[in-house]
Order: sequence, then C-alpha cells, then structure tokens
Amino acid sequence: MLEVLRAADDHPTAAEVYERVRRASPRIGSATVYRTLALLVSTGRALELNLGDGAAARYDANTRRHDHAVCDGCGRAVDIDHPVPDGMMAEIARRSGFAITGYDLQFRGLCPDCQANGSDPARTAGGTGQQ
Amino acid sequence: MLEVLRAADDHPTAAEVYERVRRASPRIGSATVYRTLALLVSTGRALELNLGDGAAARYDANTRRHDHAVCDGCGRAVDIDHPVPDGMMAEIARRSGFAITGYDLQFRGLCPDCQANGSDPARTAGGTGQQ
DNA sequence: GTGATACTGAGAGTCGTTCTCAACCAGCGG
DNA sequence: CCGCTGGTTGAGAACGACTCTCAGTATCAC
Repeated sequence: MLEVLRAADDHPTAAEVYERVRRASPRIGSATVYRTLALLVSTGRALELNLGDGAAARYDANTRRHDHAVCDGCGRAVDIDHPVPDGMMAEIARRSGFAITGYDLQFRGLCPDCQANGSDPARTAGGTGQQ
Repeated sequence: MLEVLRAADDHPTAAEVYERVRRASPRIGSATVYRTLALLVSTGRALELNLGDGAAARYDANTRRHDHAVCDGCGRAVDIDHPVPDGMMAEIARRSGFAITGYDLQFRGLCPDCQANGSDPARTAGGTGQQ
C-alpha cells in the first residue's frame, strides 16, 4: 500500500489508491484501504491533503513539509517547496495569540497545460472561492 | 440569510446557518439554504471555506481577502489579515509554471483559550496532518 | 381566472468515509 | 492435531454533508 502511494507521482484520492491496490490484491476491501491510509498518516509515513475543493481527501507519500498548487482547469496538484517565512509565522502568532504549530497552503490557478489549451476551466468551474 | 451570515462572528457551517435561519423562518428547507449559500458565494457576497479538517464547509460574510487560524483544540477559526508577499507568489508562479490566481492559507495551532485550559486537543485529535 | 415562469420545501439520492460484525488467520498451549 | 484467543480482514450497512428531483406554491402578464 505504501508502495502504491510511493509509486504515485500524482496525489491520489483514497478511491484511486483503493483501485490501484486492488490491481495487486483484488480481494482487498475499501475499509482496509481507509484503515491503512489512516495508519500511514498517523505514523507519519504519508500525508493527508484536503485541497479545498470540497472533494475527497488526497494522499501523498512525500512527507517533507511542502505545499501544493492546484489547477482550476484539470484539478492536478503539484508540489511546491517554498516555506512561508518564519517572520511571518511569528507575526501572525503574535497578532492572533495562537500557538501556531503548522499551516496548510494551497495556491490555485492554471497549470501550464491548461494555459496552453485555452483557459476554460472545464472541470469544477467556480471552485472553493476563498479568494 | 445574508443577515444571519453577517451577524455571525464565527464561521458557521451550512448546517449551523440552516439552524439559525430556521429560527427566523422555521419552514425553510436545507436545500434552500444550500442553494442560497451557493448563490451568495457565486455572486461574491460570501466566502466558502474548507478548513482542511475534512468536515463541512464553512461560510464567511467577510469577503475581503483573508486567511484563517484554526484551533486544534476547539475547532474555532479566526480571521488573519496578513497577505503572502507578492514576491513569494511570483517566485512560486515562476518555478511551477502555474498562472496563480489565488491561494488558501490556514494556520493551525491552539487558540489562547485552549492554551490556558491545558493543551489536550479534546476534539479531533490528529487533524488533517499536512504539516 | 388562466397560463407561464420561478422559487420553495420535503425527501430521496449520491458520495466519501467510518462503523459493525462475522469470517479468517497466526500463534500458542495442550 | 485440536481448540482457544486475539488481532486483522472484507462486505456491507450506516453516517454526514451535500445535491437532485419533483410536486406545490407564489408571482406575474394577459
């Protein structure tokens, strides 16, 4: 299962992980996939992503701290490795009074492919908003 | 409905909005609430928030660009008004090739209340991870 | 009043996820 | 080899959030 996740260069949803794992062991059930995914996440060997489009959670075997850019056209998510400056975190902690332990950051826009193929976001026109 | 949202200083879920609206007009149905919420979001008079905890979407009548800090203890979300520097956006756009139109940023940690009341995250221990 | 149109509420349906429970399996003592 | 125990599994039911469908109702022009 972790192998399936490691082999995936995209960010598969639980359903996609289920489908891929089923190719290797067809008798597996979805409950086991969700259980194992939860286990991997809780032991820190995978990351659960909520890419803010209200859709299913995605999973990522890249456990280093990183963010994502999500394409409004095709829904693809690519990794972004560019941390928020510490100074900004400290400033926000100071202003809000929160003890900040982490953050989730997703950029949205159009991936190079969708920019090339004319810019009509065919998929989930609208998206989550919050912009 | 927009009044209910404007009166809310928290960030209510659709179910909470439904409940509050129902106090004013008890015969309203949930479909109408979801429809109206979607309308408000699509006309830019409200913001839909996915706070990444896998739970229901939240709504916010504050339509200015802003981010949120979510408490791992009580689930409360407070507004943060501290934009990501333009330089960082440009750098990420350049590196990823994306035409970036916006971003969603949520900080997580413990709010001042939960820091005071001992720091056992009673609620959704675990959270979304991605950190 | 009549018909066209738009909106509404109730409830069914869908989707992603979690729960429940019987079946199964490995390990162990006899 | 047999039965027991405790953990894991898969199937399917259950759940919560959300969307769809459809009949009923309101609104309007005529």
